[in-house]
Amino acid sequence: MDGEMNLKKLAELLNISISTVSKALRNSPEISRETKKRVVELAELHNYIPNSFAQKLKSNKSQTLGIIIPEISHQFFTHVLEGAVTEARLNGYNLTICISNESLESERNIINNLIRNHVDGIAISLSEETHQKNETTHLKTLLDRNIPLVLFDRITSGIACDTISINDSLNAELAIYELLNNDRRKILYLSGIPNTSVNENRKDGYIKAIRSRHRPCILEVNYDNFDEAEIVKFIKSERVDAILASDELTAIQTIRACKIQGYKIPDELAVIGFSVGNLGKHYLPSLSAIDQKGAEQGKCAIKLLVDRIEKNFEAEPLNIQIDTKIIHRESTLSFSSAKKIN
Amino acid sequence: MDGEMNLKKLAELLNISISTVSKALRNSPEISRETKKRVVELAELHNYIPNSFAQKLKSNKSQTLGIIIPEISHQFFTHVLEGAVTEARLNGYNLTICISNESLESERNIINNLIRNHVDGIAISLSEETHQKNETTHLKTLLDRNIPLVLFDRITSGIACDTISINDSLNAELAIYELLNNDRRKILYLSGIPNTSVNENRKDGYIKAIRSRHRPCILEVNYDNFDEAEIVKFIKSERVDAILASDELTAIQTIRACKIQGYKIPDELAVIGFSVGNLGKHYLPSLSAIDQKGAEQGKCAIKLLVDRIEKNFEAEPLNIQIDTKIIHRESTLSFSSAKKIN
DNA sequence: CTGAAAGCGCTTACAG
DNA sequence: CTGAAAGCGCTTACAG
Repeated sequence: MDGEMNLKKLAELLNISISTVSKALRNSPEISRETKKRVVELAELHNYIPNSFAQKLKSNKSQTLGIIIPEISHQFFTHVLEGAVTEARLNGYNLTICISNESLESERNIINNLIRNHVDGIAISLSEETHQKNETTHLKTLLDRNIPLVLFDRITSGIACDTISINDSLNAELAIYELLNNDRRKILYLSGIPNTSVNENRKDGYIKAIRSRHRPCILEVNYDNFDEAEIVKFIKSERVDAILASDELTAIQTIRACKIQGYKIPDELAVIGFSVGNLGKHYLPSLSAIDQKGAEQGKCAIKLLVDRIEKNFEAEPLNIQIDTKIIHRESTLSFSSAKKIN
Repeated sequence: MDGEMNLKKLAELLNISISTVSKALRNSPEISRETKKRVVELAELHNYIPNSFAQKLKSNKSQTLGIIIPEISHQFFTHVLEGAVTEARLNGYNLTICISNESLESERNIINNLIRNHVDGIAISLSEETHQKNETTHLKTLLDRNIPLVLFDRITSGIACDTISINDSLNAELAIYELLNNDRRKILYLSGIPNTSVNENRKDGYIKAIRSRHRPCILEVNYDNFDEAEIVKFIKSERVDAILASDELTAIQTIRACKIQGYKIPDELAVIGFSVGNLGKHYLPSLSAIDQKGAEQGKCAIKLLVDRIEKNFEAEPLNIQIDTKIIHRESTLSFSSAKKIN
């Protein structure tokens, strides 16, 4: 007997009906112990695996969730995936991982594909391009189809769905207060991720804190290409003595460039960055950083989806903010609250 | 009209047959221009998306490949994914990304799930547990079912399928010769990834090179918990003056620990690690490293699968080794061939 | 150019 | 306890 094994072939081999085989394999109470045994044994012998397309066509349920991240090279997003994968499995769902590469078109294609595959829900962190163009129609399609949608980290208020984030603005603010209280006078906000909601929020927090103490705002955006020489020159000329960086890589690249130019860190220049990854953790000096709670965001996103699917389909959108804090490490070590590196 | 749109409903609305609608949407030459136009317009109006389960049930083709990585926190594997995602799209395949978390059982479940979903081929880098237990029956299942299988990076010879890797042994050897030629006398091989094929190969290359010059082998394995104090003590007591590390994290953690103890790097201690990621790239000193060619491995794995599927189903297994080289950076900067940091 | 019909492999309400 | 039949939404060989 060649080709894939299926219920029909099993039924023929056993001389019973397809219905009985199907029920036996699903351990239905209708079927006799005896028959079940025969069926299961033959199925195992032939390594029978049910055709999921047929099953899903019948049930019209995929028991699958989709998660879309804008890129995979930031460790934050791998943390998100770890949390999401685990939580999905715990809840008995498959998880389809997709990467938009910061492209709106790609985001659209992925969403269409997920719809085509009847995912039960989608979690997404928006691409830069989507933010920039402030586009949401591809997301609204999901709501029209009653497919639960959760935005995480890079979110937008342009659509009525659940969101998950940390309080970027507040945490930026708190970071600045710490730096100010440590007598830092000229604090730079350095951004490596323009065109994202999180960057705007972090910048807002920075500005709020700086203004509240009547200090000068110093903002600098470095787009895709980090220019060491330029940044150091800027830091020197502005007599910057502390930096809040929008992301880990920008923070580390800046520390590196400054160290090479002889800056003592944190003595002459204190640095705090957003996001805790290996880069900052293992640097010398290790980077004080605001934990973006990647795993928690991923976990929470999946949990919310499952909740919508299984319970509160119609409830009001939730906007969840995950608690976080600054991890004090060596790049602000002179500070009172500095702790042992971890 | 509520619920999902489908061919039947479209046909009713248009007062034509389901067959005609189906053919019109697939742009069949059988159908008149006029009819096609009507059908397509109505379909778009209703945001009709065909049910892929039904399509796949008919065709029994998923046009989907699966890729299984053991973990997502090593940047090497995210590079693999980037290459694989791009190559899959180029070839018109979907790609299902799965993470085994170094667990054999998880690997088994993932493979069963992929079979159930009729993937056309699978690329996998084996989990530590799979290596340790030297288990291959779950892989053989795939061959039994004529599902193309490609192993990459963490491979095994225990199964007759295509493999992709870099020449770990040779590259370790070359790294050691460079260190020896630079007058390093006591070279340590430090491993943070026991129980993998790549570690064995790297160690073999190390041993071969060391022995060929009649030097003493110094091997040290640090399992999951890197113990700074212990490693530094070991390096001191053995008067180690160069290190080949099995992976980037181990290399960086060691550099960090030694720097804190006052070691001048590379003058007193030269370090080369396997794998090029952000960690090594942005460190001070930046890490000289052997490029594992993640993106190329991912790309090549997908290409091989597509080839098998579309052409050489029956050809002999291929064992491809991707060319690579040492990227010279600051942690071996005194070397002749040292180049500007990149 | 259009349509009726069979069939992909499953599940399940219903009959016996 | 077992089985015949309908149906999930599509595609396609065949008839007209």
